[in-house]
Amino acid sequence: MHEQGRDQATAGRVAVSASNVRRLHPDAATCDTCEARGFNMCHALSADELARLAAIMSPQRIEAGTTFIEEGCPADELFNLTGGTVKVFKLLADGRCQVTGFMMAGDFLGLSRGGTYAYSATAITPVSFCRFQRSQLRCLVDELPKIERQMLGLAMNELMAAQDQMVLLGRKTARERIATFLLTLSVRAARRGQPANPIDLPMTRGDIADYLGLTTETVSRSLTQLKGDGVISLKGNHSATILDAEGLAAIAGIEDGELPSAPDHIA
Amino acid sequence: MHEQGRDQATAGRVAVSASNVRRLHPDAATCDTCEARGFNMCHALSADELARLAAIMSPQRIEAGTTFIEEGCPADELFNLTGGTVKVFKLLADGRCQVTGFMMAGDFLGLSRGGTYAYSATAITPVSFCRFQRSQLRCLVDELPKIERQMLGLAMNELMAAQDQMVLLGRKTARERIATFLLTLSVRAARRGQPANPIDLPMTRGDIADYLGLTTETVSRSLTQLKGDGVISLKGNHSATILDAEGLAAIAGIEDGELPSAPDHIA
DNA sequence: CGTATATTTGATATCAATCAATACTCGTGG
DNA sequence: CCACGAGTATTGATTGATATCAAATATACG
Repeated sequence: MHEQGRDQATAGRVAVSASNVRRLHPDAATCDTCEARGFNMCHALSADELARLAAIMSPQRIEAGTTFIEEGCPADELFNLTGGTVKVFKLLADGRCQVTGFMMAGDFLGLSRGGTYAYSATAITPVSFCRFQRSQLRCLVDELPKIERQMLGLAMNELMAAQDQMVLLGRKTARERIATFLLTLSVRAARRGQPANPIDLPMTRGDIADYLGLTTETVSRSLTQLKGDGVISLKGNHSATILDAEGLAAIAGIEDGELPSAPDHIA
Repeated sequence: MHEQGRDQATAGRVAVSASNVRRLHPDAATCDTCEARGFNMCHALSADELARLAAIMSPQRIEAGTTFIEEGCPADELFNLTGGTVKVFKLLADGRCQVTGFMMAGDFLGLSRGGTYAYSATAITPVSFCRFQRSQLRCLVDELPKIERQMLGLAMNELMAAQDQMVLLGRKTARERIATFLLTLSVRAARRGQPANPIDLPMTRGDIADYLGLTTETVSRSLTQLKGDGVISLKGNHSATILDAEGLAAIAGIEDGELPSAPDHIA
């Protein structure tokens, strides 16, 4: 599959061998696998505090296609992604699927309600993450309130993204949804220090459809239309290039500051 | 308007005169206006801590129709609702509106991005809330991590609601959306110690439409249809009674635990 | 009790879904 | 290196759910 090597690329500045990654480092003063990128739980902790976090953390990799969180199952573990892309989704009884987000390095997974996971999560590329026992993290958090602050920031970030997505799902046309999606992915990549263009699309058209509340066919038609309008070009199934960012933003119905940016600290 | 007196009812156990409410109580050991109901920022603080919170808090009431938060304006203040109902919404450039939530007592408002509010908020009934200066709350939070924990709980709660709403907006039919909406309001009322039936609908059909990604006409038709099916009855424009909860849940596509409940503490 | 506003109901239009082939990708194996 | 084939994506024809446009009622407040 085309995902080969993606995870390496995502790993960015921190070069860790696979064997290294699998081992636990209770004494490590920093959390290499977690610390590397962006908004992250380890951020802003002292060396000593990081060591305590590292002690309860277990790095791991999984291959593309693995569903590692299942909605409704006991939510004993939490995950902090360090590489790769995950689709987070909820299913209706008849199989209708809504993808609530594509998660990448720095994102946090494992939201639970009544002791069970609130959603399912499947790796769409090879994925690496730090795994925590919820019970252990809860203890540590009591002593290190900074972790809670960090998690509040992550939760607010996600909440704002969710609100933007509600606008998209409730009020935007198919064309606007696709334009918004491409711009958002591009900005997100840039924020994570990767090129904003071309845009990497690890997910299938069906995944995009399930995220945007459309069908595979409509996603395909809308992309083709945007290509015809000259605002994007497509290469293979998993790459898109923005040719006219301003035009794409106009189609997306985005004025200026609506693209993902960090929330302010207290709410 | 029919909203007269609603706020009194919502205020529940804590009877405070209007003049009382407008005054600041720096020495109060408890925060009467805030503490009363449900999931709330003041919850779980000691008397001393509550006093410190009360010192930076300013209770206030506003009348129905008042827009007290405007998307894009400087986000200097935060609000903790203590009574009434607020619609939170985002607008597209051409005027399309998406209501991202109806907020009630205990809910927290004021999410900001880059120093400006991420959404607008309008009172749809008379509303009472506690108002905080963001800068002051930020200072207090540094000393009282419990507040941050409380806010994390609120944020996770909202995040789960937002994810459920994404499923609704992306994948449910008009009929399913209305059924889900009614059940959710009913459960929310029950959780706040109010009767689950009949359901109070302070918002207009247009507000409901903007929340569910539909039009006023479709909301009306779907309600009429559910009434025809005998699962609900309607009285006036602002009250609905569930006649067949099981039938309504079946239409909503809800299996069991999908209705709003508290999140578990750590994610 | 009357009026402005909100809601319901009806007729038609439209965007996206569905049903149905066809073409392309990309990993595999010759 | 190229040909194969399973999965994926595109394209086409048609349907259908909901939006839109247009009255007719109902509500609720003065």
